[in-house]
Amino acid sequence: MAKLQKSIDKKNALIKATIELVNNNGFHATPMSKIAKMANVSPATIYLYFENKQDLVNQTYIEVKAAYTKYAFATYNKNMSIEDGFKLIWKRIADFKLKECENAMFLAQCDNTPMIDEPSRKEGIKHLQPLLDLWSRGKNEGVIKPLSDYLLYAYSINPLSFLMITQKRGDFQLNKTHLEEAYQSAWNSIKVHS
Amino acid sequence: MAKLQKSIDKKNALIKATIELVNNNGFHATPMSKIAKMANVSPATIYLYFENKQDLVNQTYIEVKAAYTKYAFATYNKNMSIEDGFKLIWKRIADFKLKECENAMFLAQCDNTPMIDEPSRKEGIKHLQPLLDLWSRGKNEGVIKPLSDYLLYAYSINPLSFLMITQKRGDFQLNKTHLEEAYQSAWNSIKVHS
DNA sequence: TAAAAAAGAATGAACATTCATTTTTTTATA
DNA sequence: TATAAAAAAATGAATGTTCATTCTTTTTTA
Repeated sequence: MAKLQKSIDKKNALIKATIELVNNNGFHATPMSKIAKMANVSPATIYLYFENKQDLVNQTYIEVKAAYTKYAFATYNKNMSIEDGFKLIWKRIADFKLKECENAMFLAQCDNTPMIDEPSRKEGIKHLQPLLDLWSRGKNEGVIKPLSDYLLYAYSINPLSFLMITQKRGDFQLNKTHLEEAYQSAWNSIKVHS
Repeated sequence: MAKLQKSIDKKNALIKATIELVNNNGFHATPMSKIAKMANVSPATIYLYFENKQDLVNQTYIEVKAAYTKYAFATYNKNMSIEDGFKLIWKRIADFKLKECENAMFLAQCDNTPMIDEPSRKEGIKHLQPLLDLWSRGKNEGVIKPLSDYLLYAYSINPLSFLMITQKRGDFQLNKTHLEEAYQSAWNSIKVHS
């Protein structure tokens, strides 16, 4: 196997281990030694790929955030109508949060704690730009309510995070009907009613 | 001062310090020694009031959750109409999350991490019962959509958590109009449209 | 003056990070 | 192509620090 590929594999194994262990135990209760063990690597090796523990978790966050938004926007293009575009993105986000639950849980934990440093958090936010652009276009066309992006996000996207967590905890089992319902609620909250 | 009162004061000081330090640094980065210092107490004294660090954070969680729901339901009574009752509770929750931001941040962090142990989390959920009862009544009367409580919560209450966090981070400044708007969005998402 | 509460210092374990070696890979040479 | 020297990557063990918790002594309260 090529040298580069092997490096990438090792880095990915470390990132994967970090996600799983931090999800289950929290940042404070996952020692580097355990991350190393789960990735089949010596603790010292981690420091060939990452500066320190903080850097490891920052990079993991950015990596996962990038994968998340890549998935969310994969089939979207700017020529779609506002409604179609939003529906597509919303459903892809829902998909990701439910299928790639481990990753989504990790993001939720990062977004609600001081685990990640501020620059990395800022970096992560940038990835959401296409959705903000869609909203901006929608507002101009009078299709989307003229509200702050934060409000639009709170009404339409954020509820998915809560559902994902309850789902993961086994409190509640989401099905297709729920999801369709949730989408309608989201769209209804942000669209201009004619 | 009476002995009992003094004990309570000390315990409260410890809880307050825990909230502030955990909010700013996360559970993993707040040593008992710092909590003790902030509460003007010896580290050893913490162990007169709490079994260990986990117990301290569990109790803090339950305490804050209780204060939160006490505030939320303070002026509510079961004879109100569904709509009035919901409006009242929603607005009190919003109030709490924005005014008692430190406390709300702490709850958000607990609810999105494995910081708290499962029994304490379960204990915390119980406090929300009056809202669930209101919804149950509303569903019976055909005023509230016949959806799982988790969905109702996701649509109507959860967006407030996100807004509180962006507010706290200084990303976005909520005003009265936003709040009224947000309430309408919440009610619209859960009420039966006639 | 006895009991309870609190304190500060001590203890020992856990952990992030580094160090000295070893193993693997690459490069240069025949 | 085969071999050996050099470089790079990886390792396990060591280091020094931090921290939760406990122990012994002192202070406060009854």
